[in-house]
Order: sequence, then C-alpha cells, then structure tokens
Amino acid sequence: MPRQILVTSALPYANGPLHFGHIIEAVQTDVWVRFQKLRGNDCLYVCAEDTHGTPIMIRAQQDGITPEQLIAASAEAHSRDYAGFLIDFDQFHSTHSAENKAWTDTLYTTLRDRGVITRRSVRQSYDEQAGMFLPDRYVRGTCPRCSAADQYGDSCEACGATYSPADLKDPVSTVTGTTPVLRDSDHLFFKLGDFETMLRDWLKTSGLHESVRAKLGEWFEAGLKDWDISRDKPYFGFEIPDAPGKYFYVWFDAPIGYIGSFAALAARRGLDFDRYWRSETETELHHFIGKDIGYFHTLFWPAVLHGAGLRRPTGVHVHGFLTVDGHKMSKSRGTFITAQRYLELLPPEPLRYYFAAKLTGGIEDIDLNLEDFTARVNSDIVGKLVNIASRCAPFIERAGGHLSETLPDHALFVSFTEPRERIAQLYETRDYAAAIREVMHLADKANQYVDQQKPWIVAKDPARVDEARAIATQAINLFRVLLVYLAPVLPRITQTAAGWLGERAFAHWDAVQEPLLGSALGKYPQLATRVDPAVVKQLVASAPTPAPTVATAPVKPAKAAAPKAAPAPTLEPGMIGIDDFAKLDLRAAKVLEASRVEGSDKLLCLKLDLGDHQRQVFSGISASYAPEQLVGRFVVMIANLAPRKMRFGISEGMVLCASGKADGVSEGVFLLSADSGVQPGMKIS
RNA sequence: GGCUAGGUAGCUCAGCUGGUUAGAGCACGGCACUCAUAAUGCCGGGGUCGAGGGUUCGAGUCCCUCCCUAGCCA
Repeated sequence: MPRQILVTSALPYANGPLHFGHIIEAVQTDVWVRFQKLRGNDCLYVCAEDTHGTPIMIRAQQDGITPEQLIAASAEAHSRDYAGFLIDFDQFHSTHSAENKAWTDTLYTTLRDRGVITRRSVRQSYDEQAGMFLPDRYVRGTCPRCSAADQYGDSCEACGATYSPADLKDPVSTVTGTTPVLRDSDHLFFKLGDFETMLRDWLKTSGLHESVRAKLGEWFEAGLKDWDISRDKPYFGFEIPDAPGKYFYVWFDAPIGYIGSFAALAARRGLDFDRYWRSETETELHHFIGKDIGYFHTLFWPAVLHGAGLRRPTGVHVHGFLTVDGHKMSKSRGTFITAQRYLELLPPEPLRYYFAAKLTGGIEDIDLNLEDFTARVNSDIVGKLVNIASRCAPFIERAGGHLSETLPDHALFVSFTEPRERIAQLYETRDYAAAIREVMHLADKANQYVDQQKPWIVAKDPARVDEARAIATQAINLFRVLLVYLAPVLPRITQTAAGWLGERAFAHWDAVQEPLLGSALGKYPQLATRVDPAVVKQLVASAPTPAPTVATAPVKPAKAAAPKAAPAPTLEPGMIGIDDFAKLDLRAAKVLEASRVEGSDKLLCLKLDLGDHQRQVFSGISASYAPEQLVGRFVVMIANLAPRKMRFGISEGMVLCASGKADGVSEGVFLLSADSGVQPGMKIS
C-alpha cells in the first residue's frame, strides 16, 4: 500500500540569491522525495517564494521598483537555480498568490472565531520621517549593557545581551538615519500558550530528532508566550480582513504558503485537498527546515494548523548550517557561494553527492571543505562507481554487445541486493551519509571482484571471450544495483545509464532483485567527469586568484553535451556582461603604511590591509598625495591582478584612481574610497 | 549571559545502552596490474579520542569545571 506523502522545504526569501545553505536543504529534501517515489510511494514536493515583509518593501524602494517586480524577478532567479541543481518540485508557488491570500484569511478567521486571537497595545520604535514602525533589525544603537556601538535593536553581537530597541542608547533608524520615537499601536496576538498540552502530545508522536526535542523542552521550560502576528502599514503583505491598516506578519502567512502552494498543485492535478490537510488524515506531511527556524515549525505552525482544524505535520526535519572550510559562510571571506556561481563552474551532481554524503538527519553543522569535496567526489563517483561500468563495457562490446544469459556469481549479486532494505531505512531516516558509506563499501567489493577475475587476461584467449563477457555482465549488474541505490542523489547519471542499460533497470527500488541478463546494451556513455580542482578554487572568490597560467588547456574539461542552458547572451560591441565584471576581485583595503619610493618620483609604496592578509602595492600617486595623508584611509584595489615585478619590488595589485587630462595636462589623480563602516577586505560589487 | 548541538588520525567522518591492541574513506609511502576517465587491487606508517579533575575492576563512551565552534533566546 503506497504511502501518500506531502513534502516541503523552507521557502526562500525574495530579497537575495540562493546560496549553498538553500541548496543543501533543497538537496536533502529532493533526495528524500526521489527516494520515496522510487520506492513506489505517492510523494509530492511543494515549495514557494517567500515574498512579504519589511525587507522586501524597503529593498524594492531602494531599487526603485515595486515589490511585485522584485519578487517576480527573485522567483525567476530562484526557480532557475533550483532547476540547475535538479530539484524536482511538483509545485513552486508564491506566498503572494490568490491561494495563499485565501488560506491565510481562512486560517485567521477560524482562529479568531475560536477565541485564540487577542488584541493589545504594543509600544514600538517609529520612524517619523519614513512614516513607519521599525522592525528591531532596522534600529541600531549602543548596547545598554556593554556599550558596544552600532548594535542591532534586538541583541548585541559583542556581549550577547538581548533587549528591545527602546533599551538601546542613541538609537538610529537605518531607514532614514533619524532618531526613532516610541509609539503605541494595537497588535493582534496568537495565544500560543493555549496549545501547550496539544503540542506536548504532538511532539511525542511526531518524528522529531532527539536534539530537536531537547530544544523544544527548553522552550516549554521558558513558557510559551503569545505571538504577535500583525504589523502596521506600510507593509508589503496581506491586509488583515477585520483590521484595516494592519497586515499579517510575514511569518504568519509564510508557512501557510505550503498550503497555498499545495492548493495550486491540487487545482492543476485535481487532487483532493482534504485528503492532505483535514484534521485526522493518514496522509503524511513532512517539513525540511534549517535549525534557525525550528521555533516557527515546531510550535507556531502545528498550533496554528491545529487551531484552524487542520492536520499537524508528521515530521519536522531539522538540518544544521553549512560552513565552508570550517567557517560560517561569509561575504567578506568570499565563502558566500551562490547557487548561480557554482552552476556557472560545475555540474550539479558532484555537489548533490557531497552534501548527501555528509547529511545524517541530525542538526549538527555540515562543513564544505573544498579540497575534500574534490577528492571525495572524484574518488567515489568516478574512481569507484563509474569505473566499474567503464572498465567492463569494452568486454561486452567486443563480445557482440549483449549481456550474458546467466550470472557467474549469483551469491555475490545477492550480497549486493540483500542490504536494500537496510539502505532504504537509512534514506528514510535521512541518514544519507550512512547509506552512501554502505554503497561505497559495495563499490569497493565490485572493483575487487573485477580485479580477481581479470577479464582482460581471460579475453586474450579468443576461445574465452564469452567468459570475459560473463565477468563483465556480473560487474555491470553490481554497478546497476549500486546506481539504483544512488539514483535519488544522482538523477542525471542514472538517466544517462538508463540510456545504456535500459529504462527498466532503474525504474523501481525493488527492481534490483532481478539481474539484467541477455539484453543488448547501447553504446557506453560517459557517465560522469572529474571535477577540476582549479575550477573548484574559483568558487571562493576571495582566494587571491593565482596569476592566470599562460595558455593552459581550458580549465573546464570539454564535457560532452554540457546540459547547461544559458548561452552567453549576445552583447553590443564594447559592452561586457556581468560575468566579465565578476572576474574583477575588487576589495576595500585599508592603508597601513605609505612611503615614497627611492628612485621614483611618481610612485608610493603602500602596505594594504585586506582583512585576512596584507599586500604591497606600488601606486603612481606621489604627485597628488603625501604618504602621511594616506595612512588609515580606505582605498579600492583590484585584488586578483597578477603580481607584477617592478624595479623597486613586487606590486601585488592596483589601487583605483580617477584621473583626467585637459590639453595634455594632468588635472590630478583622485583615489576612490569607501564610506564609513567599511571593513578591510570587503568585496566590492 | 542562558539554553541546544558539536569538538575522535593531515582532511572529512563512523564509533549502539562504558569492556579485548580506537575504525573507514581520502591524502601520504611501498608493491602489483594495465580492462578502466593517471582509474583499480594488495601492504604500510600515522591518533595521550578539545583541556583538566572525578566515578569505576575498566571511559572516546558516565559526572563536574573550563576552552573552542555553530544556532536559538520568539
């Protein structure tokens, strides 16, 4: 009896590009969904663009466009990036949709009529010039406890204190730079505390990881407080039906976006809504989220659903954060890797594999170590897995292109198919790391088999060509079992292999029990290519790109039929694309030392601070600047300019200046600089 | 600051309710092989399990203190 399963991953917010943090979650979810489908379950995957809130409103204002234009552009970019990573949504919708509006209103009015919405006055920071209330993040000032300057309105990064913006010393609105005032306004609250008993019951039955439960225990201990679900205008969102001028807080309608997205899918496919969402349904609902938004998904969301008479989630699966080379992703370090950047350089499957190989179902952080990534992916996918197929294909082709009619070592084949339920269980519990360890252990066994049987020696005797073919048939069958196990992670390789071995070979998890025998094979295709360490390095923009090695072979191996769309758009002569611009690694740099250069009347020697390292740069600005004026100021430099040897030493970059000439006479040289607040090493784009 | 999670070979990670000489893959060294995308197979070196105390016949595994990393504090 197939299970009916509805799966979601967290909604990406419409004010920025997808980065690796989004991708690891999407991969975790997509692998689970593909696994369920391969097992014959009826599984749907929905997601949506998260479109509301103050940040969207302000960002659109800054960009001089409407919020609708902003979220449309963002949705398009996000969809493209997800598709690039082979994330197979059944529906990718938007929280700014008719379906979501209807369901948000319905849930709200039901909750209100059941008496779990209450109204009371709230005192909040208000920006009189902008005419708006300010979310905590939009007020900055001095920490009331440790007096650290320039802290957010809700907490201090220096001492860790939490407080409200009213407690800040010298508060400033980041919207207008004016001093906010305090103003009262009525807000609507969801009475979360009314649901404590229900929530305690629910978490006993739901498949929450024990570490998530531990966290929940802490929140219960602290006591469940009412949740403020309204915001005053101006706000980009849904107006509250019975409260003109008040809008639903973005976090109220965002999870309802799961319902809205499903509603759109249901309309398209004629699905029964109640079957998925009514209170006591058997249909499963699974949410995949990051550890930062557990509170919303394990407390508010089930309470809102239950309060509105709908079903609660079957599982909330929380993953850790992604770090790059051991550190939090950081724009100034260049380790803030966007999905788009990766896809410009590399195919999706190596990263899908690497992430899957490190996901355990727990909430610990996952580190992307770039050297490990290259080594792991090349060794596992190409050296071990694909190698089994590619080393055996020639023996089949030489013997006429058909697999043998029998397996020479049936027991070995069974030892590969026998663990399928155990591996399935590992996928089910999202311990993909353990599943992949098992599969790779089997891949080693398959290579050992080929090594022991030595088909290349057998095949030298023309009378034993069939024997060599039988060995190859055996190994190809082992390979095929392994690829079924990895099909949820490597959909494209699986598809390519299906063109070789036949669609039937990968149609269902349990199909592995039946060996492939006697059938004709297609021409052996290239199933995967190695990733080039030099290309991987380019992912991290901040790493000072080594001077381009002259006339090397193309960095990217000529990949047969690279499936990447996005041909370079044709450009006007003289124009460059954003990719060309992105080649420049421009950085804000602080001048640590400046000195005249002996023997040169034009040059100054600058020692520059780039945050994580220092550079020496010679700059021809001696006529316009005295060394002592420069120390301590910020300049703009090209950080990835090939170092140049000069008579006075090596210049490791170039400092940008404006300059002009009138009638051949210099009008001066003017250094570019950055506004206050800039930190050494920040990337300029 | 409080809480939650993590800190095991150069790198990435396994180690269940405490029990024989702490495991794997990669990297490194040696050998073999040449079918395979410089792939594969065999052998080997390498760890006082974040630090310090304690409980126990016995602790990576339990308790306490401290240090480091990430997240949450709605």
